[in-house]
Amino acid sequence: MLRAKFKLWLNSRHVEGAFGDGKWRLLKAIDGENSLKVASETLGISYRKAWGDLKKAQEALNVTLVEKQRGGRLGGQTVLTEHGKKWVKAYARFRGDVEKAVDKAYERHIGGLIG
Amino acid sequence: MLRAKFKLWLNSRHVEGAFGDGKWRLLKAIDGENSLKVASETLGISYRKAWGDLKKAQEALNVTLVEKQRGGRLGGQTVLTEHGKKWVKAYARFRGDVEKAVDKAYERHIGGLIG
DNA sequence: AATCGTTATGTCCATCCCGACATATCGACA
DNA sequence: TGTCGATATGTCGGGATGGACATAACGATT
Repeated sequence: MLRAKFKLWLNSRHVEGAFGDGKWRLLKAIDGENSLKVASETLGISYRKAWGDLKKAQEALNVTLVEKQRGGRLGGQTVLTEHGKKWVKAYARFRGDVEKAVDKAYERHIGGLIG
Repeated sequence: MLRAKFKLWLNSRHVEGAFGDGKWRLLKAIDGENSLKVASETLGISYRKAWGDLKKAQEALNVTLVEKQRGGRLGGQTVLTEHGKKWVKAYARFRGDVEKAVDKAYERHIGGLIG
């Protein structure tokens, strides 16, 4: 009947939305596909947006999350760096903890209001 | 350098954003002013939006949060009902718990990545 | 050196949300 | 019964965000 929802993200000094669920999902998809193009298709977002998000995250965090390569018979590829993999795992734990806390807090404080 | 941010809200069966930070702040302001108009001015939002938010919350939660009155020398007034006051308090605790959890999870999982 | 599929990037357009206006309505009180 | 200030609603325009297109650039492989 009522559900608690949340959005979670990180701001850097000058960038709103430096990292968040969308970019996290993007990195995960890239890790599985080794391709920015395929990753964007898997997620159902435009390549244009995926590319922009990736660029934004890297610039804002000042970390190289992926290794990009152009050319060749296969056209190119995009793979996660070690830093990128660390970010995926760290954010997953971060988000997981928050999600649990939201559910618990909901039960504790809101659930009683409507039961 | 990096800051964790979050948005929190409640969805009802058919309504996205039935209740959240904005509507919570609105109820708090109404409680202090006993006026929807003054509350909206205090918050720096349009009366139109405040009115719409209030209506949306009440319809979505199916709870009477405020008692509205029109007419009279003072024009009218809007005061919180007991249910409204309970919601303000409950959401405050809900939000407070989540905020603490976000900070803690950030320290635990993200802080180390950039220290 | 010609190819080919991916990465790289600019730009215009649809859409959603909010702010700004514009009015209508109400009704206790003087 | 007229007044007055707040509540009640419709609507239009502007800013932000993402999608749809369009096109350039790249370079390992053949």
